[in-house]
Amino acid sequence: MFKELDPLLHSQLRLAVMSLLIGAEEADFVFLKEKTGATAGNLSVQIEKLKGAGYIDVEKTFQGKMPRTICKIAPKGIEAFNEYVKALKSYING
Amino acid sequence: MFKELDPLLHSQLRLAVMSLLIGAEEADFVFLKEKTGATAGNLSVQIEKLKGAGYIDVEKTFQGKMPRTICKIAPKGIEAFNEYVKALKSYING
DNA sequence: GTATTTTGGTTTATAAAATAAACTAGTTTA
DNA sequence: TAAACTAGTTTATTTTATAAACCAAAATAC
Repeated sequence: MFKELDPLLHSQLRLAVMSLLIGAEEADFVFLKEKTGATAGNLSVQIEKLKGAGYIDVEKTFQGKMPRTICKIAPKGIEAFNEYVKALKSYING
Repeated sequence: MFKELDPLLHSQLRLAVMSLLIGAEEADFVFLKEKTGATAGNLSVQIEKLKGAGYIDVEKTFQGKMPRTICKIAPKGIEAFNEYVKALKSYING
């Protein structure tokens, strides 16, 4: 009847981050912050969770002297996202 | 970019209840409990929230001697559900 | 008849999550 | 060299979801 909704993706901010990363393949912290409108603290926490689940890869680098955190979608993340979308459909179509 | 996801609907159990009520126009507590697999306590709380928001109407009746709680979708609930689905699409399609 | 289980819930307590506020460390600008 | 800004992290608070405990009535078993 109803499929389980992956709780890691069933969160507005994490879903937005995943959506951006699926589309972009690479995005930094500042970009994600601007596009999602999230606060830095909230974004930091949610990125950490997605990373912990293996849904994204996070690389901390420097751009000149400034720190730069780059996020990329991981294969496991793509899979989870697709599953999530499929599960959602069990709620919103018939 | 990303639309707000109505927090009242962005919950697995409440979404399942709404989905059932949209399809059925009327369902009782026991039916909703069976279809969603929720515990009675959780379902009771979530029904109360949907009712409080005006998304559903709840009528407590008796069937013979046994209590029976009947839920129906309200116009405001249909609207909110459609909005929610539209908002979701901003996350899952490009 | 009276004790036990079942039905149909509600209320209360606990665990987990989201979010914001406060903080850190370094950088640039004035 | 002080003030303000960048790019975050950590910690605390609020909200939510969920489960566990409870309640009242009815049905069943003894």
